[in-house]
Amino acid sequence: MTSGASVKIATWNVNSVKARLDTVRTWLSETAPDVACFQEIKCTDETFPTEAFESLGYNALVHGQKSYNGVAILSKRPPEHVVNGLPEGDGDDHARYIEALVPGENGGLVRVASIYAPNGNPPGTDRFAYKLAWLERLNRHIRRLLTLEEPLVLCGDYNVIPSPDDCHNPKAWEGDALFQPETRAAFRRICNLGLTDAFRACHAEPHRYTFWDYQAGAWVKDHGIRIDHILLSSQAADRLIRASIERRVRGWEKPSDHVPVLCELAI
DNA sequence: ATGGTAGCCTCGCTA
Repeated sequence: MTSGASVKIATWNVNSVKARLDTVRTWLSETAPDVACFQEIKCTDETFPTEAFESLGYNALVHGQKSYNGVAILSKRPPEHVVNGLPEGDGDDHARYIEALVPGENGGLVRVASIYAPNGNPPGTDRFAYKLAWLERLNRHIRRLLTLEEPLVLCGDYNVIPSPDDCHNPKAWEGDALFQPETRAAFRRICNLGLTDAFRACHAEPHRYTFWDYQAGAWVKDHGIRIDHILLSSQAADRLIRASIERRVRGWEKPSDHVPVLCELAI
């Protein structure tokens, strides 16, 4: 038997890469993903700790912003065809999207995106309108990418609770931008382009979370939500081997409020 | 009904 080549891809909202540097480096060393997508790095391109990741064998692609937002992609193999920001970005200064083409073994290629969708709270404000408009821009961009008919892995914090099973108490989230009917519908329209939720494809059980608020003892009470998702094109879904949520990381010292989500593809 | 925490690099904003 020959062992098939596989690529391990992760997504993680780190809530400040500088505040989380030790935690992130520890997790990367333990888990050794081939590609890691970060959100909320909360720093500029210039202040991103590139060397701290290069010393672990990663190339770093950064689309940063001072204090807020910011996304990055780490890849063991040198990426190509990098795209910073979504199209139609006139007047939008939020750093929420980066994409690259990453080589696998044996000449295979995977296109990977690191996505940080707007939070949008509270509903009924221009912040909520911005969230919905941003998700529609993302939808249009994904439609263009899907015409390439290649393995595509859309990683990120979508700030969407897809179903009541993705939170502890749906009533508590009724008034929240992450669980509004319009928000869920916008996310469904993206999924219905033909994408596969990697975690859900591997795990049917409800109440598996990726985020627990720092406040009100949410972690201790397991009052979490599942808002970090890996969406796969059909060409990527064909190759899905496994997916998981790195729940244990939330219990570490000085944790992010989000934990990593992983998938492994036969590429 | 409110406040509870964390990070930014400030005493307020975002999540």
